[in-house]
Amino acid sequence: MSLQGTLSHHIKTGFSRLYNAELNTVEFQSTRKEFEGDITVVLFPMLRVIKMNPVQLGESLGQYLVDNVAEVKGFNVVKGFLNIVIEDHYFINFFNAIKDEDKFGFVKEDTNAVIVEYSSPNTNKPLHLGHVRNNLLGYSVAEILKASGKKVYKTQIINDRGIHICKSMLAWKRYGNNESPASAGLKGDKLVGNYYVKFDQEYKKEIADLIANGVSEADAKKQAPILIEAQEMLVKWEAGNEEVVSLWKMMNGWVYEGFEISYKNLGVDFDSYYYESDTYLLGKEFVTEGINSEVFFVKEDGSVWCDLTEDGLDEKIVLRADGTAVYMTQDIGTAIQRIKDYPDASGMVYTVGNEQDYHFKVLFLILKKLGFEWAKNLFHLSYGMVDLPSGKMKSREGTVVDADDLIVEMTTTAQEISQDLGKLDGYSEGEKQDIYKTIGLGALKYFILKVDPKKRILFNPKESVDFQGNTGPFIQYTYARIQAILRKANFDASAMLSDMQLHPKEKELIKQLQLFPEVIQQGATNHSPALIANYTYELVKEFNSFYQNVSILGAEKQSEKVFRVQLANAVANTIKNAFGLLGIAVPERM
RNA sequence: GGCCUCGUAGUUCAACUGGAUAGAAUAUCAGAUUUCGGCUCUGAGGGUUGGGGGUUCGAAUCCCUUCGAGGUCACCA
Repeated sequence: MSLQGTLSHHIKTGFSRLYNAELNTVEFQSTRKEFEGDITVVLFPMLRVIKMNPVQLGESLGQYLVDNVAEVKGFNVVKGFLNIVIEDHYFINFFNAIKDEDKFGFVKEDTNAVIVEYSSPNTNKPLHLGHVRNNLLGYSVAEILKASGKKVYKTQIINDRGIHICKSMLAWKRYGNNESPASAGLKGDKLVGNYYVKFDQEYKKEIADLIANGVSEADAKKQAPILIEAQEMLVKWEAGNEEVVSLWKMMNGWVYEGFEISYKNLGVDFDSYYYESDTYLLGKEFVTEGINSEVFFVKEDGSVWCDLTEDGLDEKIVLRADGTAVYMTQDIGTAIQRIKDYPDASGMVYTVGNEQDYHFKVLFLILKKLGFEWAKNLFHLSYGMVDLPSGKMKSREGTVVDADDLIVEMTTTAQEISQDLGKLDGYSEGEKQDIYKTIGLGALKYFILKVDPKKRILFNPKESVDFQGNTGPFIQYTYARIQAILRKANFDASAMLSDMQLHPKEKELIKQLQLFPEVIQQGATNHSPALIANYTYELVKEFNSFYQNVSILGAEKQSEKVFRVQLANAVANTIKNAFGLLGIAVPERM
C-alpha cells in the first residue's frame, strides 16, 4: 500500500477513535521545503466534520500517528497543516523495491484500448511547424496513455481529396514537364507543394489580367480560367476519370513518400491510415438512422440538420440538399468506422488545433445523441498556434517554417554550441552527427512539449537549443553525465541496504522518484506531456542539488557509494523513461 | 456582435487542479574566480497573478463584471 493510503487509513481510524466522527477523505500534499517533514495533511477540511482548533487537532492526530504507525517518526503543526516526518527506512525500503524495476511507474497494459489520431495533413503541401506541434503532442500523448495502462492505436486521417490537390495537379500538368521527385532532386511533398504555390501565382496573374480588362475583382476571382479548370478537374476526379485519378494517385504517392521521411525524422509513427477519399462517403447511412430516431430533422429543401439549440449551440447541417456529405457527416462516419475496425477501443483522442474546438464540440454531442456508448470517451486534444518572434505564420506570406528545414536548423545549432563547448572531442564524425541530431531534436521537442497544449507557443529556435535552464539538452546532458559516473563506478547492483542514515538530499531524490507513477497517470488523464516534461526537469534539478551536496564516487563508506550510485542510476533510468514518453532520445555521451 | 480559449517577474514557462511567504529558468545588477568584457560559482533586485467586485478558514485557480490578445461563427475541410 502506498504511504498516502496507509496514512489515510490510520488518520481515519484515529479520527473516529479520538472524536467519534467519520472522515471520508484526507487531503495530502508534499511538505514545503521550508518546513520539517515529508508529507503534509491539510487539516482545514476536517474542521467541517468537527469544530475545533486546527492546531489542537493536528497535535492530537500527529501524536496518534507517532504512537500507532511504524513509518511515522515525528510531526509538527503549522497553522492548519500537519507535517509528518517519515522514518528513513521507509524510503530505503521503497528505493530497494524499485531500483531494479526497469519501467518503474509504467502500468501494464490492460484490455482498455484507445485510438489516438494525430498529424492528419493535407496532401498539397509539406509539413510545417504547426504540424510539428501536432505530431509531437499526438505521439507523446499516445505514449503516455500506453504507460498509464492503455492499449493505443495511433492513426490519422489524410485529407487527400478536394480542390487543393487538384490545384497542384493542374499546375504540374501545365508547367511540370513530367518532373518527378527523382528528376527534380526534391522530396515529393516539397515538389507538390511547389506546384501548389505555382498555381497560386498563376491564379493571381490571371485575376490581375481580368481586372485590367475591366472585370470586377470579385468576378475575376471566380472567372480565372485556371481556377475553373481546377474545378473541372475535381468534377472529373469525382466521376472517376481515369487520367485524373492516375495523376492524383501518382502525386499523392510522392507526397506520402515525403511525409514518411519527415515522420521518421521526427520519430513518430502510425498503426493505421485513413484517407478521406475512402471515408468521405461514410456517415450518410447514419443520417437516415438519425432522422428515424429524431436526432436529425429534414428541411423543405431536403437538407438534413441537427438542432443543438437546447445544448446552447446552433443548428448544424449534416447532409446537403443534394444528398452529398459535409465535413461533419464524414467525421461521424469515420468515428463509427474506427470503432468497428478496433472493437476493443472504448474511446478516441483527436489531436487537432483549437480553431476546430467548435466542430468537435458539435461532433461529440451528435455522436452522443445518436446513442453511441463510446461517445462519452471522446477527447479533443486541442492545442494553440505556434507563433514566431517575427509574428504569426502565414503560408500565403511565406512565413511558414518548414518541418524538415527546422530539424536541420536545430541540428546545426546543436552542432555549433556543442563544438564551442568542445565536449565531443575524440568521437568519429558519424557519432558526432548522431549526437547533434539527438540534441537538436531533443531541444525542439522539449521546447514544444513543456508548454501546456492549450496555450499558444512563441517559438524561438535560438533559445530552445540552450544547454542551460529548462531545456531538453540540459536534461539530456544530466543523463549523459550520470552515464559517465556509472561507467566509472562499476558497482555491485545486487547490494541491498536497509539500515543507514539518509542524507537529506538523498531523501529528497527518492521522494522525487516516488512521484513518477502519479505523474504518468496525471499526464494521461489530462492528456498533457507538459506535466511529464516539468516533472523531469524538477527531477534533474533535484539530482544536481544532490550531486553538489554529496560526493557519489568519493563517498566515505563503500555502502554509501553503492547506494548513491544506485540512486544516480535510478535517476538516469527515470529520465530515460520520462523522455521516452515525450519521444526524446537520451545520448550516452554528449 | 454571439460563443470559445488565453492573460502570472523585463522575457519564456511552473504552481500537485481551492492550500502555507506565487516558484524555476533566462535577462539584469553586485561580488568571487581569472592569460579573457568569455566559462564557472555565490548572492541580490524584480509580482496588486490585466483591472474591479463576490463566494470561504484560504483564490492565480471557482462565479460575476470590465479591459486586452487570439480563435470561431460556410450546404470548405
